[in-house]
Amino acid sequence: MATIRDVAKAAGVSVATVSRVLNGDDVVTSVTREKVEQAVQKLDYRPNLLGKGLRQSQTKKILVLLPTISNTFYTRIVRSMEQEAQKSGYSIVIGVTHSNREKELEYLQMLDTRLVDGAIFLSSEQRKEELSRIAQKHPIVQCSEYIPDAGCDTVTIDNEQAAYGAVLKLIELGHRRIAFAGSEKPYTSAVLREQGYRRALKESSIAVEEQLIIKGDYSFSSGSEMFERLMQIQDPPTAIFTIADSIAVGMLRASYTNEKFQKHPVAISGFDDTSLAQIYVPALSTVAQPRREIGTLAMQMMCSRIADRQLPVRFVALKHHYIKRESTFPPK
Amino acid sequence: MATIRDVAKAAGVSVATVSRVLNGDDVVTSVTREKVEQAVQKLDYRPNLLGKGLRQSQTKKILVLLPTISNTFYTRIVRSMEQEAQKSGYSIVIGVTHSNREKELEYLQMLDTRLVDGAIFLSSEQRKEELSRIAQKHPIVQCSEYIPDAGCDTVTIDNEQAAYGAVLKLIELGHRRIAFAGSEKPYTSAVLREQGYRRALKESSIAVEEQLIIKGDYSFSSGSEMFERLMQIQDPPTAIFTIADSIAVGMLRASYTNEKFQKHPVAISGFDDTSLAQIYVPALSTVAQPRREIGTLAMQMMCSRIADRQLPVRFVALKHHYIKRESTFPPK
DNA sequence: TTGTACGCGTTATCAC
DNA sequence: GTGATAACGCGTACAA
Repeated sequence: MATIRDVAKAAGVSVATVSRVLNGDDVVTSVTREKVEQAVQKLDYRPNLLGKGLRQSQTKKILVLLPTISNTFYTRIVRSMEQEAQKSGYSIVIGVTHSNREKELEYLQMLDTRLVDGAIFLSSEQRKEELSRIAQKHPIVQCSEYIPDAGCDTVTIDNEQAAYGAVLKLIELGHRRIAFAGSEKPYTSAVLREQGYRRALKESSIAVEEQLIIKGDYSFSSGSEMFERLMQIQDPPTAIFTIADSIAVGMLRASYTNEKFQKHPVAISGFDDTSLAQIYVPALSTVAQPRREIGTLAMQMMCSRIADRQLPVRFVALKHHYIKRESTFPPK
Repeated sequence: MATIRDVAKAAGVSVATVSRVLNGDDVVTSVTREKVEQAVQKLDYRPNLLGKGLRQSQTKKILVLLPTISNTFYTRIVRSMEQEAQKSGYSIVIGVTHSNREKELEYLQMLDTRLVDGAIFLSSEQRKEELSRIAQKHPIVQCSEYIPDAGCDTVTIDNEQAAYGAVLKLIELGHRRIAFAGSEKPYTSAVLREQGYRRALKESSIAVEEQLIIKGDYSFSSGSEMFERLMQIQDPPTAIFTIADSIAVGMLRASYTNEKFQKHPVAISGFDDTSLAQIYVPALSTVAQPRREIGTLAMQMMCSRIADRQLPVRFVALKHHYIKRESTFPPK
C-alpha cells in the first residue's frame, strides 16, 4: 500500500504538503493541491490510521459494548448512536461481551491500546470500583443498564417509576394477585423494577407475597420455567409483571403449550417494547424506552466527555411510556 | 499512560529488554525479567497497539460486518467466530452496515487504515467487481450470504437444495398450491431459494404460477403485507414457503389478525431457525443452518488466509437440515 | 544477555 | 506557501 511518502514523491512535493492537503489546510495553493490530489488518486492512497492515531492519540472510533446481539432492544439504540457519532466525525465498532466479565475487560483493552477513543456500555459485569477506575482513565458512558455511582456519565430511564406505572395498570384492570418475574443477577434495572413493583402494591394496599416474586435469566426458556413455577402455587396469580419482553414471551408460550391455562389466561406485562412485542400473539403490553433519544444522548455525552475530560459526571433519566396491547386484561 | 520507555527506566533496563520480556523472548535472564515485570505491574503499563501495529502491520483484530443486529440468526455465528478467533490470538469487532453500501465501504476503510487485519461479510451490498477488488488487497471471507465468484473465500449452505427440500415437505403433506415469498433485492440466497422452489414444483409436476411468487423485504410487516396480497388471489395458496423466519412470522401474525383465515389456516414454512421459530405460536417449521460450524469455518478461513495470501480461493457449502414444527400441516 | 539506533506512517513545529 | 525534521510507541537488526 502506498504511503504518504509515495504520494509526495509522485506529486513532487514534501510529505508535509501532502499532509496539509489531506487535512484541508488552506494555505496550500490550488496548483499544488491539484498535483497532490492527482497523486493520491493515482496511487489510491489511504492514510494509515495507525500512524495518524499514534501521532494524534486518537482514532475517532467509539467502542459500543453489548451483552448480546440477540436482543432487538439494542438495534435502534445502536443505530442512533451511529448517526450521532457521525456528526462529530466518529464511527462505532461493537464488541459483544456475552455478559462475561473477562470478555468485557478484553474489549476494554482497546482503550488502553488506543484502538478506540471511548467505550459505551449497554450493560456491564464490572464492579462499581473497577468501572470507576476505568472511567478515571478513559471516556466511559453507561447507556440504559447501569451501575450506580460508578463515576461515569449515564443515560437511562426511571426504572422504578416505569415498573410502578406498569404494575399500576394491572391493578387498575382489577388484578390483586400480581406476580413479579425478575432477574437472578442483581442488575440495577431489575432491582429498581422490583422496587417499583413493591411500591405499586403497597400504595394500593395489596400485601406483597414473597412467593409471587420469582427470578431467572432473560431467556425465553427461563420465562417459560418461571411461568410453570408460578402456576404451581396453590392460589396462582392472575397477572404477571415481567422485567423483559423475552421473559414475557416465554411465559405466553408456556401458557399456550399448557392447555390448562388456555381457558383462564393470565395477564402478562413485558418490558422494553422489542420487535417481538407487537408481532407476538397475543401482542404484548409493555414499557417502551425512548431508544432513539437514549442512543443519541449517550453518544453526545461521549463526544463531550472526550472533548473535556474535566466535565462533571452526568446522570440523565429519560421518559418512558407504557404501551397497552393484548396480553393484559381484567382477571377472569 | 506509561510507555515502554517509562517501564525501561523504572526497571533500569533498555526498551529492547522490556519489549523482549513483553513478547516472551526467552533470552532474557529471569532476574531482568522479574525486574521488568515488576515495573510493568507498578506502572500498570499496556503496550500501545497503534505503535505495535504500525511496526508489525497487524492489529490482531477481525472486522465482522453485519447487515443488522436485529436478526438473531447471527448470534451464534458471531459467537463461534469469536471462539475460533481467540485460538489464534485474534479478537473480533462488529460493524453494522444496515445494508447500506456507503456504510459498508466506511467500515472497510478500517482495512485500508490498518485498524483491522481482515473482514468477514455476513452479507454485502457491493458489486462483484468491487468486492473482488477489495479481496485482492485484503483478507475477505463471505459467510452465509454471499456474492458468487467474487474471488473470496466463502462458507455457506446449498440454498437451492435447502429450499427444494423444504418445498418438497409441503408437497408431501399434500399441498399443490404453494406460494413463494422472497426478497425484492436479488440476494444470492434468495435467488437460489427461488430456484429450489421452482425445481421442487416442476419435479412434482406442479405448474409454477407466477402470481404465487411474491417479493418484499425481510421485515415482519413485509411478511404481513405479502400474506394479505396472497390471500387476495382468487384461488389462494394452501401453503407458503418463505425465505426467512421473520417473513413467516409476519405472515402468521397477519393470519391471526384476520379472522377470515383462522378457520382455514395456511401452512407456512420459514428459513433460518431463529430463536423466534420455536417460541412463536404456532412454532415455525423451518430450515436450520449449522450456525456454529459456519462461524467457526469462516474464521478458520480468515486466519489461514491471513497466514497465506496466496492460498487458492475456497468455497464450502455446509449441511443444513429441516425442522418440522407446528406451522406446516396438510391442506384443510 | 543486553543496549543502541533505526524505521513503521503520520502530524506539527519550525525554518525558509 | 512550502520543506526538512522531530516526535508518537513499538520491535528488531546489529553491535557490544
